[in-house]
Amino acid sequence: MPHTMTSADLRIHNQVRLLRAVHDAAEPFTRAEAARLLGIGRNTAAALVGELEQARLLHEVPAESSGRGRPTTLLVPHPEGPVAFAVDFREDSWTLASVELGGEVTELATGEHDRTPQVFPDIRETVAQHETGRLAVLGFATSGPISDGHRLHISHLGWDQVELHDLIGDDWPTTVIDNDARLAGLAESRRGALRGMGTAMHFHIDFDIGGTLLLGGDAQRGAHHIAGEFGHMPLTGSPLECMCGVRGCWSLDVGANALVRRFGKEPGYGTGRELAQEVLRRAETGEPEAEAALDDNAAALGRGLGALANALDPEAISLSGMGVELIRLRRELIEERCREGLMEFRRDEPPKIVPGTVGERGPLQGAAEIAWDAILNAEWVKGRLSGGN
Amino acid sequence: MPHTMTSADLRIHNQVRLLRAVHDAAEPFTRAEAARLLGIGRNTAAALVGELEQARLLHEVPAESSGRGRPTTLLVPHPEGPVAFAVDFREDSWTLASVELGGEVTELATGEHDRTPQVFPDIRETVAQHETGRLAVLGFATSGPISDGHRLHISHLGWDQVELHDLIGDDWPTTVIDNDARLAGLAESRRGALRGMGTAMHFHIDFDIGGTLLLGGDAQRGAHHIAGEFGHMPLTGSPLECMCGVRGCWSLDVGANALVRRFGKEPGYGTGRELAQEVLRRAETGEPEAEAALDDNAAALGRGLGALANALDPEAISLSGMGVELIRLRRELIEERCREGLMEFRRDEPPKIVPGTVGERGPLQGAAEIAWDAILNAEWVKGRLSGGN
DNA sequence: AGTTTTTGTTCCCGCGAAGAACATAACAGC
DNA sequence: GCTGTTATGTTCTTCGCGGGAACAAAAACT
Repeated sequence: MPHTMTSADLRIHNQVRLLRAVHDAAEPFTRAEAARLLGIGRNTAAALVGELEQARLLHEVPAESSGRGRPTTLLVPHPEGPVAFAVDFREDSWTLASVELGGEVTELATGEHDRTPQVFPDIRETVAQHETGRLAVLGFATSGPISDGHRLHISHLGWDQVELHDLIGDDWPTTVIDNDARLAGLAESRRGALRGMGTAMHFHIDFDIGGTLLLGGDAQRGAHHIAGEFGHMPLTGSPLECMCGVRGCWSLDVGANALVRRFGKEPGYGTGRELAQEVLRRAETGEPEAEAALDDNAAALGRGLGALANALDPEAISLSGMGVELIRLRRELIEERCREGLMEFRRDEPPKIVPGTVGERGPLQGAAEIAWDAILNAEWVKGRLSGGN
Repeated sequence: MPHTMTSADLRIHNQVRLLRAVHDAAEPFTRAEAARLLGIGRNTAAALVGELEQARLLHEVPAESSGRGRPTTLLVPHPEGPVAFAVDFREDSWTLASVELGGEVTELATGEHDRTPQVFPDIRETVAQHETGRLAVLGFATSGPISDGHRLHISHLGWDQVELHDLIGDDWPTTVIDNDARLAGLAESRRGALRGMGTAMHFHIDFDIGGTLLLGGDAQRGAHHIAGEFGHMPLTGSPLECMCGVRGCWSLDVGANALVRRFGKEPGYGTGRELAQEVLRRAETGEPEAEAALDDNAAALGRGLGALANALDPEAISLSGMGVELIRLRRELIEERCREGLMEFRRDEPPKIVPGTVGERGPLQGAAEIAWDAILNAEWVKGRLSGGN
């Protein structure tokens, strides 16, 4: 059964709805607008906001008047209210940021790491340095699948079946973690190119393809939290064997891997990415072999997207990482191949294929979203309201 | 914004929760159990049930006592309460059934049709004959994709872009419609092999493969209601061109189509299915060519399921139609190929591959589910409570 | 300066669920 | 067969929430 509901829970329920609305809104809105949005009276809105202000969860600032009527206030995050910390953990570096209610990101620190779990105490220390009593929850983005939300498999670091708890120990703040590609998709869905769409998809193209299906503003996670390995479906008929242990993966034909392999190099995460960038540059300047490599890459991308659109019927598909470059350089080819992969009856409404607008910050922003998701619920807000501070 | 919530709506909200619980339960439960289930007091439960009894939505019957304590009552659908009608519309026949709250199906009538829309008045007339004033909503299951929930494409009947409204006219009861494969999956998810699973998939294997992703007891429908064409992804590298207009579809290697083609016949819907059945029989008796055909079919099925499991991470996958036979005859081969298609790190938790338990009635049962879904909401229940009757 | 428009504020009301106390009807043990 | 135990039904009071009406306030328009 879902949420119990008693008259006493009603207040909290509406307060959570209000906080969620503030968090999700593209622009701040006024108290009167909030009342209309939630379908409640102005008096009730005043009561809700008043308590939330006391709990330092919302703050009211005078709104610049727009037309007639008594001036009202804008609902903004409380300057002393809780914040989420977000960590984007990459292959050789990490970024820590603080994120307000509403999603505003403030970068706090960055660091490098030696690809061993020894980096976690470093991050923990940095978190502690920036902790000002406002930290409520921490969201963590990392590459690779994360089974059941706590067991990491980061193949390019050689981490296999690493338990999250073994990494962070007991003294971390409340921590939620997810895959970077999924979080980038979540960020696009909440605040980027996919905002407001009921069904959409996002793919991050790097060496590999990771992605996620986005439904009603949330990411599909699967039974074991390891959904999203769309790159490991055999969508383009590659005869090669993939690092993942399967033959024919889509990832073998799309992304930096395919570009690099074409030029006889092994896919490595340092120099490999540079080489891929160079291939793209050379394709732009018209070098035939690079152009052909790029064409093949884009065509394979489009073919796969068409196949996935048949199955999942997204309204739009956003891309990040190398996908942005692919759209910039070969939009038509991608769309054509996608169209060819679509069943005939759906070719008049193909999915829009767009570059992500959140950009490089996708995983960080997405980590902040799951962090806020973890606390924007009745239980936490209730504790916050009653428990003082 | 989701549902507004005022103290006046609370009663209705809890009544809807109660009705939903009764509808979804595998076995009837007592009023006291309902109170515990919903997290409300016995007094409140009595009030809720009392009003629902008045509105002829629930009925209380004495429960056989189990152990000590004052005897209580079982909550069952009201004998004069609303029912949903469900229609399973197949290639050359249709079935009409009446479905109680709780999902009990009573078959009312069947008919044949000549593959023209002329059959719809027939069905309408049959509905009218069986209408006893209890009919509240009608759910319709048909093959083929249904764009935006009202535009049908039934290729094997030659119906292209047919508007639902043009078929049923204005004098039908409130009608909801969906694809048969998706509805079969929904039925498995609500009342069959996939019950209680957060993420699962279902595939109906006939000439084609249709399926659906099931999330939290509901089917994923996509942006245009035409998700689920998993059979038209190129998962097995077929070089052939598909009827859908794409090359390499999975459906070309799995299901009756592939069996029939192997024996030099064109896939037709009448004799073709019989031939496919015969091939299965001959494979069972050990005829080598039939066995090879069956092996290929099962292998292709397994390969595709593995690929899909990588992307969507279902807890289990249920099959209907020819899939049931394939599991019975070649379970190990399917599972082996599925395993080989799984990324290595997930091979210790492969998706369970199971035959559907709802069986042939899947589309009908699923149609009833979407019909009930359409009325088990605050608005309808509210009207039912106040509007007399 | 008066009017219009929009929002904030106050007060009272209805309603739904909780909780306590009590009633009821079975079973279990002797 | 009587009594205690257990689970449920019933009644009554209380509390809190949101709605609505009436009024106040602060801007813009005329």
